[in-house]
Amino acid sequence: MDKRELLLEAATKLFVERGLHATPTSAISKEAGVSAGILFHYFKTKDDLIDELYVSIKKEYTSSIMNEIDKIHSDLGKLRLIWSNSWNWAIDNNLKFKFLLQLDNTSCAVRVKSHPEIVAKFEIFKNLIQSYVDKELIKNMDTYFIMGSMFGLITSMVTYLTQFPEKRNDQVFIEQAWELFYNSLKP
Amino acid sequence: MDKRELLLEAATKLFVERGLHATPTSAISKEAGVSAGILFHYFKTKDDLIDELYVSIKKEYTSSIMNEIDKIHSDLGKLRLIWSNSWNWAIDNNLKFKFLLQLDNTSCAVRVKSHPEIVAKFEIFKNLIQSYVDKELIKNMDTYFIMGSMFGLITSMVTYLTQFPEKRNDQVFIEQAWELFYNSLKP
DNA sequence: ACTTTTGTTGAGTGATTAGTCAATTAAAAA
DNA sequence: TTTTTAATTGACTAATCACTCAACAAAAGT
Repeated sequence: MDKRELLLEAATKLFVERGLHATPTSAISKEAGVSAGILFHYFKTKDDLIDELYVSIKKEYTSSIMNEIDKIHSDLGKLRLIWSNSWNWAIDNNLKFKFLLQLDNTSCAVRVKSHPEIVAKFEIFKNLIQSYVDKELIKNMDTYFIMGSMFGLITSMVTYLTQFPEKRNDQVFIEQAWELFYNSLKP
Repeated sequence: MDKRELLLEAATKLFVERGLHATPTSAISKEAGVSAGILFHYFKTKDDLIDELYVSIKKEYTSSIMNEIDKIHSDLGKLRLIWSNSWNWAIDNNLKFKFLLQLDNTSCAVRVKSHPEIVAKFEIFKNLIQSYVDKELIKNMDTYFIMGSMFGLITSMVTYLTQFPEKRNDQVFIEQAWELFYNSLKP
């Protein structure tokens, strides 16, 4: 298997378990089952590895959010799909999601918080939300505030579902959670 | 001034700016304007300092949430006061709040995530929310989910207000934000 | 077959770090 | 005042870390 990929996977796991700076590069290469030196063949420095990992995971997340969005035609249906795409990806990729959370709450570490591809995906999402505001499907407030609130609710739902995984298949719970989400946005 | 307090303050600032493990104890003592050795007179190890800092800040935060709650008599009024106490403290003590966020998203570092005094305050809050559920003032869902959602919305509001501080005095914005918050909880 | 490029190893290096300690000063107790 | 205790210093140490490098192995190119 690709050693570069093995290193990124090992790094994700250890960074989430131990924290960024508490994880030596030697631990990463050991976890990946490769030699210590090879890490610096694929990544110039440890910080470069962190940057690349962050960008690749964020790209994956922002892509998954819009997954199959074109198959739905109603506005409300699209909003609900975005909502469920978000928490489903975050639960299916819990380590990666925790890594994002960890870095987004840190002013340090990631020098590349805005990557063109990520910014582009973010803009698409922002425009969609804005169009919903214009159509009076959701509250008329600053788009950044709306998006932040959406992300806050989704994050807390993911945290909850990680703690109580059985609720994920509880249709009553999912429906109530959606209502909580949508009621907060409704004008 | 008390050197112990100076060290805790300096640590909060540097931990938020650089991250836990990227901050040497020598940087903390330098920032506090004291000698390197004295840190280990007040705190047995660096981890002990982190633990004590976390507990003291969390205690401060959980206390502030219930501030002046007895002066209000209506249930809805109390809920709104808790809401505004939360984000007001978080903005007035932004470094401390960011430190809490940083640690709560980390599985490592803090060995003392449940301190009796904190747990007690949390229980009081949990019981209050449960009583609101019973009175049908808010949605009938698992209290942990409700509380998580509340915290998620408050956190995103704090993040937003930190970025756009002028909105803090915008009564229209505050009212809309409260509506967003309460609408999500309403049955 | 031969040459060049690319991938891989692990021992080694200089810098940095958490924590110690003997010595000095300040404060409190007697 | 004298004695005892507590606070404070900064040089020191053993351990750890990010990163290098000379050597070797495997592919790829000719």
